Amino acid sequence: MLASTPANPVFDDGPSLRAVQCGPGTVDVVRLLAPRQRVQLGAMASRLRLPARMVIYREGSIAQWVFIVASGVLKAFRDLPSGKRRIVAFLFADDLFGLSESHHYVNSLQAITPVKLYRIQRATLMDTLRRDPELEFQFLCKLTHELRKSQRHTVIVSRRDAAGRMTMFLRMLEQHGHQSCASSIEIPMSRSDTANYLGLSLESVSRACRSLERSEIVAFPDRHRVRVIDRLRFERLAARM
Amino acid sequence: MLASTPANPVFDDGPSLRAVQCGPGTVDVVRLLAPRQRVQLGAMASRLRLPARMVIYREGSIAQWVFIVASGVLKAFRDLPSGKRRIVAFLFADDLFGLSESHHYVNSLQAITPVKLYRIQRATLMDTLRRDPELEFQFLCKLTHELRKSQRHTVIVSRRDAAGRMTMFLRMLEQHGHQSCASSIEIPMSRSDTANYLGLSLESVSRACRSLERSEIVAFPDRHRVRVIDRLRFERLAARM
DNA sequence: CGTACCGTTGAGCAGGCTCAACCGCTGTGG
DNA sequence: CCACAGCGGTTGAGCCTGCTCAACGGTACG
Repeated sequence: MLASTPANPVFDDGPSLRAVQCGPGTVDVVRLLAPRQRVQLGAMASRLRLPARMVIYREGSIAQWVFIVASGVLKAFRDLPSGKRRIVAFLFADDLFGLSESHHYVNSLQAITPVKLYRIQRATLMDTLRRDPELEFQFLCKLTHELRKSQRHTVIVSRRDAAGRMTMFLRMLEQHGHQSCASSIEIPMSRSDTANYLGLSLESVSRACRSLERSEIVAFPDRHRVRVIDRLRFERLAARM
Repeated sequence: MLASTPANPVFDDGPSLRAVQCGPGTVDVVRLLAPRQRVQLGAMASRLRLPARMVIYREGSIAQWVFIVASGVLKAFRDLPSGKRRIVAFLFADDLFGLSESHHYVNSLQAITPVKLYRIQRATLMDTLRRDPELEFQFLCKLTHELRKSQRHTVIVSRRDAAGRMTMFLRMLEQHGHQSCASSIEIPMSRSDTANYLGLSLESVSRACRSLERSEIVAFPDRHRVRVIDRLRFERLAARM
């Protein structure tokens, strides 16, 4: 399980949003909000600590709240008519969720690890945004960033080979930069969640991992951690499609 | 290039944005902008008429402009390291494109049919949005809408069967409601663009179409038009996954 | 120690990809 | 006017890989 940092100042400074800036600037992912804006949002947010597996809301229910992740990992998914489930996104610290369509949530949301969330009344946030264009602009940047991420996800899923999808996924997790550990990537979600996100069967993910391990491209110290052994081949595999 | 068509009122009223409203309201796709806002945006936009196949911009180039589609169809794509190409979105009237990441376009954009576009200086638009929260809010809604569409695209691509993907794609085109013709759906793009978007080979798309036709679920009067014959089975096929 | 859950491994099948030939339309040049 | 090339699309044969079904393994927890 993901360690929940007991002494976490993040939860007190108010929410933050991670994204690449829209305008000129670095290509890096940065925290968008100014201290003033964080305090402002923090003032209207309630803080929630929720255990792993808890369902935050279900698709189709009335969208009363908007959420910002302070820490932890969540999954956003849709249940398909067949009863199958598709994970459309994983959410990490400084991610935003709960933006609705015509007043209803479009995805279901569930915690994977224990999470800390900021929760803001939808109407309150909307009113605030309508009065504070600078703040609203930050949300615009964040949404643009999410759109890119979703498009990248589509590109991953449209690959044919399981190992290639898995490699791109690991690279995504790595770039998400829980830079706590330089040499090893943390995989907070289960194999079946991973399979679901990648549009593969659980068995294919398992086989792809073994295959990557056998060819000595990566090593799995344990099931929630991976270390890249052969960076060159790793990158080539992620790129070649 | 800059000629505005007297015969086309769309091009004179100023740009518009299609999306489902974020807040309470209908679940239908509506035109977001108020007449005042359309005029305002129209005042800072130049009008372009571009022929089919024209490349508007290439991925990676400096993002100087933001565009809104007045009419026509375009494709947004990325070139992958292998030289293959993935279409990440088709764009129709009242769609927005050119939002950048750190000042560079992330996709390439090309016209499929002849198009009419509104083109606005990026910096000008940003300044305007920062001063007009109501207008900015409309862009926020539009982006949320695009994010949903991208997630739906991912769900389509993650299906296994070609016929199912094709059916969902046709349903998408239908809902896009060129409601000009109730009984038949227009398919503006080529088979190979379709294949590209669906993550299938050109041959698979072709076979899927023939298969749908043979089972008398749809009929293809010509290559750019399809009529749903058996609505029930059509919807079942689109839903079953 | 048994149960449950998640993950691994194996056998066989199915559907999509590749390669290749062919068709029909369009535009071009003689 | 015809011959030709080129492009987009169709069809067929065979391969490849991921899915399904099923059994087994390992770890946490009562």
